[in-house]
Amino acid sequence: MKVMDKWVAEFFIRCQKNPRVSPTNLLSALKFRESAGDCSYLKKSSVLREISDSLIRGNVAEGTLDLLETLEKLHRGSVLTESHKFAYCWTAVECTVRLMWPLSASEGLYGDAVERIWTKRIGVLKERGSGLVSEELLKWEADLRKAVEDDEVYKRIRESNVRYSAVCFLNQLLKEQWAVLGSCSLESVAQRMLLKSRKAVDKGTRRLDEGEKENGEDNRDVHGVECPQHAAGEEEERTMGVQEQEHEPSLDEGDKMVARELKDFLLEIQRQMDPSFTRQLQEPNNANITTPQPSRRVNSTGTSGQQQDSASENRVRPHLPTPEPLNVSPLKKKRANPVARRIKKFWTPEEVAVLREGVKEYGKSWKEIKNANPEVLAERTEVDLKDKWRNLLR
DNA sequence: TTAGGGTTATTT
DNA sequence: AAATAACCCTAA
Repeated sequence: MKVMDKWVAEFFIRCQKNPRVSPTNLLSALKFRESAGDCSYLKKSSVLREISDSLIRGNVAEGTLDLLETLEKLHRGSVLTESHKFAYCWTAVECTVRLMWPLSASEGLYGDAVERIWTKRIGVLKERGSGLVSEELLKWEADLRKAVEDDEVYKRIRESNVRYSAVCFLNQLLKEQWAVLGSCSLESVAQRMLLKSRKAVDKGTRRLDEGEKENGEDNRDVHGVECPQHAAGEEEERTMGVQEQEHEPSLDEGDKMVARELKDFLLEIQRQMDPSFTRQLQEPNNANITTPQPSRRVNSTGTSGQQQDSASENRVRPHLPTPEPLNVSPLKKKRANPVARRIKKFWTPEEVAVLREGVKEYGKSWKEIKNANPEVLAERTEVDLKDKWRNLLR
């Protein structure tokens, strides 16, 4: 299963502000329903999201009970939290009590509800020894059954505000469960990137302030890749805060750093996907090999995403709105669909002058030239400098 | 990071 | 069609 699919699915499922994405549809479209094993966190997210959606709509119904039971199954074995039990209990009660609209138990659907929910549904739970059957639940069952016969008890229960308790417990459950899941994968990566880029920017400015003049080999250590969730989790809140406050100062430098990080990150993903792509290449019947040249060309077009539409994998991709096009494009290459390129921008006389000075001073150390003139050359990479110099020499 | 081969888009 | 400028990709 593709890592990227999971991450994106997770992101969309968790994004509460996107009413167009229904977790159920998304997961079944991606065929995640069957393979429970390796993506239970995805399913858990989806269930939590559905509970949350129905709460927002003011819906506490028997569908919520289904969700809570599914959630229990996803925990497989581990001990249920109190809030889970309470939420289930009070939701079940609410589902029954909402049918107490007539003045007497003998009228209306109350009796049916008790039968359906407490005899059948909860009966099944009892049979399989579910942890959801709490003492609280059993107490309520007794009361509700009594109410079928006894109009006094019926009236008393009818006037209590069960719904409020149910909503409170459900909210409590959601809060706890989301906390257990932690931040979602894409967010963690984004946070990690931000951290790294901030460190890099700090380092960069410090170097400039010192007006360094030694050899180019300073000890810049690159220890980023091997710090997954843990570090991100701890620094999370601080980073998010900083992200919002500090949007102006590091606009060009910082954003470019982040873009580069993102590029590395995408390359990493590409590497994960590569094996399957090369396997597909070996299959006969690939119409789009126009030039059967040896190694390089064939390989690169192969990895370039051409294969995405190959029917060899019959997985339906959901049609989600296309996000903003990325200017940095490691995944697409030569002949693939409209390649995302940076917008062509001519060199200003000032930039050229700075480049000329730089070459005079540092020689062909494009990196140093750029570091010496971060403002003027903010929009140029080292490679751009090299290319421009090549053009100037022609 | 850099050098060098290659592509894209625009102009001549 | 050739030339040019800016940009992209990859080996080392």
